[in-house]
Amino acid sequence: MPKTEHSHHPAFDRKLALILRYAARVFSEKGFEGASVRDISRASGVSLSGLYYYFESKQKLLYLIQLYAFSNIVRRLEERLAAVTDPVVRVRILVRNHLDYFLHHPAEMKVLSHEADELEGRFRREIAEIKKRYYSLALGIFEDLRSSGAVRRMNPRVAVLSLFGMMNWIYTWYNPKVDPSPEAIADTMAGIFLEGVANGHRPLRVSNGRANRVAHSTRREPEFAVRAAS
Amino acid sequence: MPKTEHSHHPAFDRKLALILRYAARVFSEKGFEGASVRDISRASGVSLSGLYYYFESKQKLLYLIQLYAFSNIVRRLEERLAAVTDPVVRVRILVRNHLDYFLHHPAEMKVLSHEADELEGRFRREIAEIKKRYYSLALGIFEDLRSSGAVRRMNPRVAVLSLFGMMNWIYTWYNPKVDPSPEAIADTMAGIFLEGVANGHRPLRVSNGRANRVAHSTRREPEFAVRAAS
DNA sequence: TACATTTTCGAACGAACGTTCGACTCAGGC
DNA sequence: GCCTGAGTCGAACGTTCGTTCGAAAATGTA
Repeated sequence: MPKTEHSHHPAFDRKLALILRYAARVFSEKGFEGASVRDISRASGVSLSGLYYYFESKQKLLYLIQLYAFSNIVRRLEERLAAVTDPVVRVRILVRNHLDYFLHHPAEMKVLSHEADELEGRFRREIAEIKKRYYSLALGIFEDLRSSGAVRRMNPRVAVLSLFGMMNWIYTWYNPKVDPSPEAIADTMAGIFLEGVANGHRPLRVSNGRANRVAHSTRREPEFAVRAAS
Repeated sequence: MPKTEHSHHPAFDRKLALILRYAARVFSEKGFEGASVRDISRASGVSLSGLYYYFESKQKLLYLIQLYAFSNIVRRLEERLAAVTDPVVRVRILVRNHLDYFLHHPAEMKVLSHEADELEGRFRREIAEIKKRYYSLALGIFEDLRSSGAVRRMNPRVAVLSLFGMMNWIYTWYNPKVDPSPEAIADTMAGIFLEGVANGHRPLRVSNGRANRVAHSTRREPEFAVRAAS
């Protein structure tokens, strides 16, 4: 019984993950509507009808790609935030985590950013829920930053969505041959955002030192290692 | 002789402009690939084959939408910049102009931001050229700002593209029922960017617009004189 | 009126689309 | 040897796609 939700042989899951990687690449190159299942067949080497043994529709394929990518980003972020309370550092971790994943998974990044509106029905609702959780997490961090007295008067929704705009738009221009490293870009964007929302009453480039000794240095957090996909 | 490049009866141009508006709306709702010419036929009330009297291909339709929208944005910007030399004010004008057009033309905004990669061949090259001119203009303003000594060390490409990210990503979240006015959002984003790139050695909060030194005769040839739609 | 030009559209074209179906191969367990 | 289920695929289904074409309608000109 294939195509059910859980409990396949490991070989099944492994091949599905392989297909998802090829599909993400095809979707990122031709767009979800512009890419055909035949394109994915050609790219993955699996026959057209053979693909449907692993997923039941093109929509589900997109759903799975977005689900896995989003889940990875949110899970990693929550892990990295667990030990940090300083809102300034938490913002830096958010930006770093986001761009770290994006720039090391360019195909998934583009599918997440560019094909966010293609899902329908249940698939759409589930992805929207994860996305909202992610946004709320970021908004909470920003509100903490504001509570600490370091942010000037501004609409928090506009501020946080501006930050996401900076980070997500990168799929349209990032070129590893020309642009700085993911870490450097993350530092630049986090700097623009943090200084950009600051009220100038206290320095924001340094942790404001609450009951929190983690990551007292603003510059080099321990390197965020990226594991292989899946 | 229809469908040639120039010199039609005014009625032809008027109806083409009408079709372009309906097409922009359809493209913004279903995406370029996801929308069919039959959808545009239904939305505009013109028969399927009747549409092809006004444009020769679906690609050309997208090209015309992007060309007119981009030309308008760049032309308006150059007009508004002509009398201003202060780099800080010039940045504010850039942001205001961009968001002003975007938020008052939501369909065209989404087509510009989301369907930038769908054109091919000559169409693609021509739009890319306008876009590059727009980006270079923004980069020039940023370099002026930097020359004035107000910007801290950072990669100018990353900075300017971060600003465009803030502005362009808005098509994914802007809701006129919930969000502030276009002008307020523009001020917030310009503020985040200007404070965000500042080095803190001098105040960047400058009175808006007027009472500015004029000069700097950057003459503008009206090569992109496109009629204002809407 | 009669003619020429501009504008419209129904019908159809071939191509490509997502998906299905039944037959096939190939293991591993009896 | 035979059975079962997982995995694979060629062929085809019905639908929709962008585009074309010739003829009809509408409009302008004398």
